Amino acid sequence: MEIFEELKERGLIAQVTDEKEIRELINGGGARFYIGFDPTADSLHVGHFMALCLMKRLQQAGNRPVVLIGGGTGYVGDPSGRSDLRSMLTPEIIEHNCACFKKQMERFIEFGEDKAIMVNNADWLLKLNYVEVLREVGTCFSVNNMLRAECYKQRMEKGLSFLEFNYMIMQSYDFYHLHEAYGCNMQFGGDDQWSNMLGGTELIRKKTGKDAYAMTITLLLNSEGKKMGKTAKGAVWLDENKTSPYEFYQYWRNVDDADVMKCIKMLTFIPMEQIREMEKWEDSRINEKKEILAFELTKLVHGEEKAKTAMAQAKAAFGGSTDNLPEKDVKVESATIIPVLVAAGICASNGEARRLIQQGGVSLNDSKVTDINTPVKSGDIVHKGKKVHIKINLV
RNA sequence: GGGCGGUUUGCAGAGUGGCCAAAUGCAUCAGACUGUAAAUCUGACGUCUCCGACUUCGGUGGUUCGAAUCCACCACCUCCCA
Repeated sequence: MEIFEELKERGLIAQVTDEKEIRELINGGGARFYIGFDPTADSLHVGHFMALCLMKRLQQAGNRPVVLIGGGTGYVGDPSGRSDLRSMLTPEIIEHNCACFKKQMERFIEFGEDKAIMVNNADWLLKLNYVEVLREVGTCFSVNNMLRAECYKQRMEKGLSFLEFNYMIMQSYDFYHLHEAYGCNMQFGGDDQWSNMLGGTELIRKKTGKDAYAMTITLLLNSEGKKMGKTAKGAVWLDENKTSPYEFYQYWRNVDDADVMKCIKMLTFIPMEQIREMEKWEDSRINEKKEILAFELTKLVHGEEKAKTAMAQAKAAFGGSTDNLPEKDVKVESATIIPVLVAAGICASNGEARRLIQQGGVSLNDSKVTDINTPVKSGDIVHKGKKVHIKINLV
C-alpha cells in the first residue's frame, strides 16, 4: 500500500494544496518536507507526537524530513485558533524548551546525513533587518487577504496585536528559506496551521515562480469535538516526569468508546489490514481494543519495558490484585489518612481529602475509610474512587 | 490624543454598601448504575485545628461601624471618535 493512500485511510489527511502532485511526490519518495515545532513548553505533547509519527511514516517511504524548531517564531507566538494572547516567553525559556524538544525528538526520528535534519529558525529570523524584510517579503502579502484568514478570525473579535499578526509572515518566510537553502518542497502541520502554510506556498511562488506544497494533519478530536490529549490538569505530555507512563497509559485506556478506532488508526503503527480486522470485532471486545491502543502508544513513547510495567500496574489496580501497583513515596508528620492523601498528591488540600472521605470515596486496603483519623502504614494501598490506586511508602 | 465600558473564586458569567466564600452554566471530583466507556440521578467543589474561624472579587491607598460593591491613583484590555 502506498503511503499517501495509507495516510488517507488512517484519516490523517485534512487538507492538501494539490492532491495529485502531493501523492506522486510522497509516494515516489521525492519530498523534502518540513514540520515546525514552536517551543511553547518544555515537553512535547500528543499533537507533536502525531506530527512526529507522520514524519516517521514519510521517512520510511523514502522522503527526507526537516524538523524545524521555532526558536525564532517562539519569540512571537502563533495566534491561530487562540482567543487570547500567548504569554511572552523569555529567551532563556525558549532556549531551554528548544533543548528539551530536541532531546525528545531524537527518540522518534533518526537524524544524520541522508536522514532527517534539524534546524532552528532563530538562526535566520533573529538577524533579519526590518526594512529589508518589508521590502523583500512584505510586498508579497495582502493585508486584505490576511485579515480574511481563518486563523485570525477568533482574534478579530477580541483583539490581535501587530506582533502576532506577523506570525504568518514569519512562518511563510521559514518555508521560503528552507525551500532555498535545503530544497524543501513541502510543509506539513496541524490543521490549524493551514493559513500560515498557504502563506508560505504563495510566497515561494511569488519569489521563485516555483510550486511548493502543503498538507495538514487532521486534528485529533474526540466525539464531542474537543481536542484530545488534554486532561483537567493540562496536556498529556511525552516527558515521563510530567506525565508518568502509567498516567499516559491510563489516558488512552480511558478514551470514549466512540473514539477508540479513530485513535488506533491515527496514532498507532498497527498495519491497516490488522486494523480493518479489529473494526469487525464485537462490542464486547471494546476493552481489548482500548488495551491495545494504550499499550501501543505507551510503547512508542516510553519504550516496551515501561509500557509493560504500565499495563501490569493497570491490570493490578483494576483487577483487585495488590502486586505491581504504582507506588508513591510519602513524607508526612503524622501517618493518618488525610495528610497521606495530600502528600501523595491524591488530594489538593486537607479539606478536599476530608470531604472525599465523608462522601465515601476513599478506601484503605479494600475497606472503606469512615474515620478521618485512620492511621496509614507503609505498604498500605490507598484507593480514591475506582480509578486511583496507589501503594504508599512512608519515608 | 479624546471618550465610553471592563478586569469576580479552573473557564464563562451574576452580584453595584451589610442577608456574599459570592447566583447560574460548564469543567472537575466522589456516590449510585456500569465495562477503567457513554448517558442518567445524587452530593461536593477558597483555606484551616471544618457545627466555628480565616483569606479572597486587577493593584495600591482612602471613605465607612461595615466595601467585590463608593472615592482616588496605577496597570492591563474591548469598543467608539481622531
